[in-house]
Amino acid sequence: MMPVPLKLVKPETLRAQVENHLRAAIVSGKLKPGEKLIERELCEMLGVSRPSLREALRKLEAEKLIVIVPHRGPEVAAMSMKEARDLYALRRLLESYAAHEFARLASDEQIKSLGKVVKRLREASNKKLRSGVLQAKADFYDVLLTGSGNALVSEILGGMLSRVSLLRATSLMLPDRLPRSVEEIEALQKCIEKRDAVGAQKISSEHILKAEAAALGVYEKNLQKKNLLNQSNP
Amino acid sequence: MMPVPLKLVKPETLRAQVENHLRAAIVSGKLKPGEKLIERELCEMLGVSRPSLREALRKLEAEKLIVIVPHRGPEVAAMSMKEARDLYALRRLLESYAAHEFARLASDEQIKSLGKVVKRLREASNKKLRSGVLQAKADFYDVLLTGSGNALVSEILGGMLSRVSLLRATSLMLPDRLPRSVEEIEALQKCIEKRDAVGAQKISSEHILKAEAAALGVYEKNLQKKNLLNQSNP
DNA sequence: CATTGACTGATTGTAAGACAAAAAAGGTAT
DNA sequence: ATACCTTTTTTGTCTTACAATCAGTCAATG
Repeated sequence: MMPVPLKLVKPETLRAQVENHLRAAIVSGKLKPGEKLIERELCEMLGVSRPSLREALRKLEAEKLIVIVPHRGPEVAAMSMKEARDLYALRRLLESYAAHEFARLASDEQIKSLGKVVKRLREASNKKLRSGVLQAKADFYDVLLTGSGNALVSEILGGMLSRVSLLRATSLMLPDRLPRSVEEIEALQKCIEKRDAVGAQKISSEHILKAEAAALGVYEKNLQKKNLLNQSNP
Repeated sequence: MMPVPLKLVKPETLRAQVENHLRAAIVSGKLKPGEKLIERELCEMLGVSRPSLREALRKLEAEKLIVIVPHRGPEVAAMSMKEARDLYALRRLLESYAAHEFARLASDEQIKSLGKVVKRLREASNKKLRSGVLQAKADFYDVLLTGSGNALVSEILGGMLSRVSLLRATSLMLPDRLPRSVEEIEALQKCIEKRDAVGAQKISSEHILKAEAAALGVYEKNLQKKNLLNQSNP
């Protein structure tokens, strides 16, 4: 008999909710990189006690979404150009590996799922639906990572993608980059359909390289702008 | 276990000391995989309060060195065969990348350092000095990761190596595997000396593949033995 | 005899209050 | 304006407390 997961969904522990809430706020940009966080304020805001909050902060610190300097408190992580480049280099390595493994051992259904998601991505892109693009992109990664068969890689890559959002300059958010990005993803999907693992790895790697060039170009300008502002408005 | 109060040193925060102490205990095997940890006991043992301890536990949980099931408490992480294989697959990918990058952009001094460390490893291996081998191996990784130029990769790979020690069956700890392992590392070092990045990547990748085969073979037997014991002695 | 079910004790989850220590902020004197 | 000192804020840590949940026990039931 199939195990039927009863919907006894017990509410998560409080600290897990706090953790998720803060993570979402950081990834979505409601809390901005470099912003200082104050424990007392967060406690009042979320209606939880300091121990619960602090435990959640430790988890986010381990994920590198926030930085905690002893005696100075937590702030939302900000990335230097070097860190951003390192992040993309690693992402390229892992994501192209995931593509390789997906092409090699995903089930036929998983490959079909990928096709559907890519189609949705294309449609959202044509309609210039920002939210639709982001959702389709998230789903794309979900299918890809699940089907790649290495839970560890999925997990680390997932964490890295959340940090990529700290850049606030993803290739899929740059209007003139989006169409080409979607084309590349379609090419990747076709390659996977043919079970061409090596080809998929190569396309994925090149795709991320291009995305990096586009994203980091914008990010560098943002950083410079911010530095100028900080000099005049400290 | 005997109480080990740690209160004297103050460069780090207390929770960081707790974290390091526990991490060392897990990595060194003083705390064994699957062992249940009880907050109160750990507090008394280390002489710290529950909040400090719990914050440290969250960090270790994020590192996957312990697992915390809500309302059941923390225990030292134990790895399934699948997880172990995933771990080695990822390690192979990252470590061979690090070798590639080291060969490509390490400074001449860093390459010299690597040569010295490998020499020490060879000597310790010849003398069958277990502690010397482990120390040289740790230093080897330190030089390699630092010189590879990607701090993110270093960090993630470092975390993975600490999890590899959860297996308690590293290739360098298997007597009949050690000599060959050292030879492979020497070959890698020579390749790096010649600045042959692609060759270094290949050797490193193959080296880890062999180490994996040796280590996981032993680990599988250990797992089966443990399962048998658990069936008779619940 | 095995299964069920309720009870008890242990352990974790969460809160609140307190205080020392460090950092940040602000003001004063040079 | 700079350097120094005081005040205020914020974090680091401990203590105590209690509710929620889990694990093991043991009797009742079929």
